[in-house]
Amino acid sequence: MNAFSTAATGGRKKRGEGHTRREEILQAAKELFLELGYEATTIRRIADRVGVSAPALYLYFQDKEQMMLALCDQTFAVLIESIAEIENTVTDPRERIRRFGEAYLKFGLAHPDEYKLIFLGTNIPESIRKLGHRMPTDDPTRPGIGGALVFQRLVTMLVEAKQGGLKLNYPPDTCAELCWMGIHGVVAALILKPDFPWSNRDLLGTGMLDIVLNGVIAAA
Amino acid sequence: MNAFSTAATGGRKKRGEGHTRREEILQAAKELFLELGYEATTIRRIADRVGVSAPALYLYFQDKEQMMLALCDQTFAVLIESIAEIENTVTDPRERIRRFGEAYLKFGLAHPDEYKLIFLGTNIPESIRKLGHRMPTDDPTRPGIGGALVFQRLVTMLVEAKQGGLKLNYPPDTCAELCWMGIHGVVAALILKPDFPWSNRDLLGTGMLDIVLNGVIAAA
DNA sequence: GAAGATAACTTATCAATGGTAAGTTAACGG
DNA sequence: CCGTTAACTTACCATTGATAAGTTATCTTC
Repeated sequence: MNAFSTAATGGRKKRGEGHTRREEILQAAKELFLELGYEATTIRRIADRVGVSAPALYLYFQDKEQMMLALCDQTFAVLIESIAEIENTVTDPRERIRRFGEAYLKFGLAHPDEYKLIFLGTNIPESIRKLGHRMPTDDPTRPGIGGALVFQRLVTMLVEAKQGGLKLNYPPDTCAELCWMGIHGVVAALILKPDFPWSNRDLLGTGMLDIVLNGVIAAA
Repeated sequence: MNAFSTAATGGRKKRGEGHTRREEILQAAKELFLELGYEATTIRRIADRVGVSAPALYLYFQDKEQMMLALCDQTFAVLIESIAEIENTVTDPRERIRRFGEAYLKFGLAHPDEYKLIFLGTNIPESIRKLGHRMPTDDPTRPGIGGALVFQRLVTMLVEAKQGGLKLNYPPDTCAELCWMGIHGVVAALILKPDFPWSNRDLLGTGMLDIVLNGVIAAA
């Protein structure tokens, strides 16, 4: 532990305690990814913050990418949980979808970096870029599956809405895709262009929710 | 010119002919950016294809980024032109906006890499990431301004639509932002997740256009 | 047509990156 | 005490974007 390392955690771990080192690495990586972004966060920087040598990280992660994947899963679990709560407490199908959109918006704006990496990554490794649309039949224990799970919930909501008697203007999966694309468009824009003088951020969120709901669900 | 270099262009340029080398570099860079993406395209690869040494590129461009900027401008000029044609030939305001959206969609899907770099870049240098939302008052000769110019046209269309008597559900700039976000959401999704089993790509485009137009312009 | 000036280049080199190979140290079980 | 092995380190590699400094060919001027 030297005085210049932000979170150095002392010397060598005892036998069997390697997993605590792994968590220290994840914590440091998370901080740095959020501070600097994926590319600017180097293996050496993470290692410095943890207080170990750079190659030590490879004892716990296959590569830099796997660190990010583990972190994304942690974060998306929060969103998945809040969606589950909506499903358990809100019965009206239209209101469910709206609440989903609100939760999604809130999540995206609260976790812009994880959102970027899962849903907006363009110059990051292929295996990360594909996470957002991985099929729900994929192994759910595989890291980075969160994005696809979230989308799958929306599809289910639309299917159930139709079964519940709502009239949809498009097939349920198309409706889900359109809803997601609209909301995603708002999140993506606000995240990617934070300095743009948006007319009214709140109105963009609620407005888009109104627009896609009205566009997808036929008037009663 | 050696037989292994795809587009090597012979020896040293004569005095005053440096600009032709610059164009050769741009051409090679364009090919490689499209083949490999921004990150995977290295200075050395570009130089190899042109048939010069790597540092020679720095005679014509400040850095790798400036090459991409020059290319983005070239491409966006095509979209700007097609929008200008719509403005000149389509008078009905609602139809204008729809045609704008169609042109925008078509452009995005036809030039996914340029689109990614201007509107979706996340791990590319800051100066590129900001291009999409640069203010229209910025110097339009500055490289990479295309994205902002396009958006500005949409705002103008909405303002004129309101002046023309159409009733808008939100302020014109908010309407423009919502329209753009919806369409952008479709383009971004189709570009970023090309392998996802989208229900119906054409329907997503036309559907989103219907949805945002209906959502933004009040029924007659 | 020789002499400079300089545009157009090259070679050599830099620090930083992600990642690997191979060795070292410390903790535990017997 | 001793061997095994988890937990690490040092040394290194190829590749990256970029720079410094030198070289060569072409044009202008006398």
